[in-house]
Amino acid sequence: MEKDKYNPKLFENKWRKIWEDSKIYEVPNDFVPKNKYYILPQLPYPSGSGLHMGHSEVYTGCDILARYKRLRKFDVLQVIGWDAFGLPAENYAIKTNIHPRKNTDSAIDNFREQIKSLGISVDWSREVGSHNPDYYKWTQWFFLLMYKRGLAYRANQTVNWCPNDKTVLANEQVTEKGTCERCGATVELKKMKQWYLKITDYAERLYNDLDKVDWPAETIKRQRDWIGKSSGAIVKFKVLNYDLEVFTTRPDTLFGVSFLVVSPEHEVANLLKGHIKNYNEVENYVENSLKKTELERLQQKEKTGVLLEGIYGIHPFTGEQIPIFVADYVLSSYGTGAIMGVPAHDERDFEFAQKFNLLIKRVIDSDQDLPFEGDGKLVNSDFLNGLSVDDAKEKIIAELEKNNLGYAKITYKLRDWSVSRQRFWGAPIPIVYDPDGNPHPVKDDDLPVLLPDDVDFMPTGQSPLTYSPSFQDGVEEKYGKGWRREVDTLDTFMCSSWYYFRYIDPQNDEAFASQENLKKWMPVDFYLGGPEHVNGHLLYSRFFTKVLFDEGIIDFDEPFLVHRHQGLVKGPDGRKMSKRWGNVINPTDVIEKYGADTVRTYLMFMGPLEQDKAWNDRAVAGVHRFLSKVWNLQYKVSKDEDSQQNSEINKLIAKITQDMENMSFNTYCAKLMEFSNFLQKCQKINQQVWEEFLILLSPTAPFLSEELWSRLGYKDSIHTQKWPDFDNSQIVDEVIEIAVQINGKSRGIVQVRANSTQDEVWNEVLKNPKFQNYLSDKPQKIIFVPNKIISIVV
RNA sequence: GCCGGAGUGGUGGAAUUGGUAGACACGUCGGACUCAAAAUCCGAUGAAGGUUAAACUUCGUGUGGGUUCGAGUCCCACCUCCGGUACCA
Repeated sequence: MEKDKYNPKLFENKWRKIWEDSKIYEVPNDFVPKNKYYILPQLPYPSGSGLHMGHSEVYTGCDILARYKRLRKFDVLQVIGWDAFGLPAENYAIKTNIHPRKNTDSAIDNFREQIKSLGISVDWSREVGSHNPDYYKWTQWFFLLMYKRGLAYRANQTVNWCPNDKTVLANEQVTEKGTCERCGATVELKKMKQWYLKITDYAERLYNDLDKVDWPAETIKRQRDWIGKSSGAIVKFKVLNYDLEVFTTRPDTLFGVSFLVVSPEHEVANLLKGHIKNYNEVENYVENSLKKTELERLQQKEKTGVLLEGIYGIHPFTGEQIPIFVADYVLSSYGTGAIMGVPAHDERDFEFAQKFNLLIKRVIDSDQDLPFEGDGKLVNSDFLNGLSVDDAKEKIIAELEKNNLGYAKITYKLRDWSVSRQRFWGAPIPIVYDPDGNPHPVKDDDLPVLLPDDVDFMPTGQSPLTYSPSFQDGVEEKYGKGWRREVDTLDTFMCSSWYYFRYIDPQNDEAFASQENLKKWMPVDFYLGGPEHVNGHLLYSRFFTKVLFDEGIIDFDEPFLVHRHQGLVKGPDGRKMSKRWGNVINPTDVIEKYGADTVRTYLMFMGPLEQDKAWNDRAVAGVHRFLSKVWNLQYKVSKDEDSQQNSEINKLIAKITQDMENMSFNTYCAKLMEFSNFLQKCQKINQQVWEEFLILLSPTAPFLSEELWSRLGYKDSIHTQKWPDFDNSQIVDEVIEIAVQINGKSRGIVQVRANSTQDEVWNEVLKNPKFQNYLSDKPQKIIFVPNKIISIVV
């Protein structure tokens, strides 16, 4: 054979086509897996700028695992699709006046081509796009399922409004600075009639069931913080005939209450306005507060508020009259929108009490300054005196419940999910209104409610569908005179909350997926995605899954068993890749220069999958050099047996198998390099060793390994072979090195037979003159770890 | 402020969970090939000291202490950086 050089261009496209034509990565819809392994890379948004390095990292990571699991004879399902609805496509359409479907479809074509060129082994027959009617039919179906189960409702509530994108945003889409996650404009508050999903009904289960999944601990914690579970109590304070309910996590401090505060939105002031002497002043304050944006409220450092003169809350146990304030540091959206002020044991109440000169009464004994929020013995608290905080909580709740003055209560920070969007490029909400304006679900045969094409999608603040000439066609015939369709579209997070179910049965037009197929493949065994989705997509997906479980459609209630995050691939300058910094590395350019195998292997080699890492052009070249060396090794392959090579490859199999199971792909690559350095030094390479090495290499370098495999004369693909088992008996290590420590310091090594006894090693140490200097005294103690170390204390 | 995570050569990163710290790679230096350069190949490469050269010695995983025959790994205190979150009662 003539010795040619490694040139991936000569064979990568060839193999790509052969794999596609022979459908080796496809799984027929009726296939029944015995040993299923469902791998899910996160659903990409097909942006116009094409695949970036982050995508490449996700798909390569999943693909290495997929190829490994296939070689281990798992029935692997690996899939891809498109999160195709959404604002960027619509904004681009507005700019260019070209229909978003057109941009989106060409972006998808581009993505598909790029993913294929990376050699990602997905089953393309299962590709889905959320903007296709046969997909969003089922997004709408899910909405109706929620509606039927009482989980979708319409409410006139204050919503986050982006004045730039002219749409409502979910809480999850508003940054902590109070700006729009997409465009950065300052979000305004606006009252609108919106559709909501009652995710709060599932707060407790969403919180607890995180115990069931194998996710990064940090991710679980972040999601739990977002759900924000607090245990406490509702306490009722009588105000004339009105029961003012407050929520507190510290009912034990009830005897330290010196004031009550209600939020500006609270009903009590309005209900009892006849009794409030300074109602004008109160009304003024409330109006002013409501005018402020949430951001402005948060930014004000000083606490403000107004006393409701003339009314009092009656303390449930002491009967004292407690002053009531309205103040905007109390949020209407949490708890009951009213609190009891215990300035001695709460920092915020303390600040408020100081400003308004209110009584500060210590009820927890401690030598620390007030406000004191720690544990201690209760004092000045009647029947609670002497108890610890925890015991006092228990006791007071029992007393409250016994006397009907309050009750134990768990509260969550999680809010219901607002899903209405006043935009065009999304799935229409499948609701029709009767002439009185009451909502009704569309009839089953009305699905999908198609997104019309005749829309002027320029933003006006009204939903673009309002102006479609055809959107309301046929509605009156179907539902009756005066009936109209809902013109808002669904948040795109609804599309991505269930997509992993669709891959299972992508062509089904009777259901989003058949029960049979759901049983066969779900839940997802491995999900790789970004940490930015923790409090959005991941939470919503878990919610959807639990609703399906409650509906009896599936028999599991967590969609993603194992979940990991990929780290950020940063630019060579260490900054996040961005046009702004001019540090963007385009995967296609690197594939063009070095081939896909180099890009894949480099992305894995640069560091642990979950860690952020910076691109390094020189290191990429190093990976390419490694693959070239592997290429050249093929010319040394021979039939000659070699026991050392046998031994080494078996050690390699053992180590690499571990790395694969731990998803430690960087060390997997390093060990392949190490072994190729070893082969480099051999005169000849035993063919069986070479074949096993190629199989070990194939997950990260599918093209190169396939080409070299075929050059051995094989007609079937390397990717359908079996991962080699390691054979301990083949590992012959006649001589190994044992570290010698004397008085805790490493003083060198001795070479001994593997599995030597302590005496054998000790003799070897005594023979070596090098150690004699340190061993003039008699050893007091010898610690021996077989095959590792001998430690001598003199 | 609170809650997480992490600090290892010039750089990215390894260390079977307590057993020779720095695997693998980049960079750098030296050599081979070449008229020359690139590419490629071979060798060296934690720091300081030491010797003609070696041997060798000391220090070394953010800082300070501790446990242990032995600590990057375990314990205590602190520093720095990065994330998350923030009037959630």
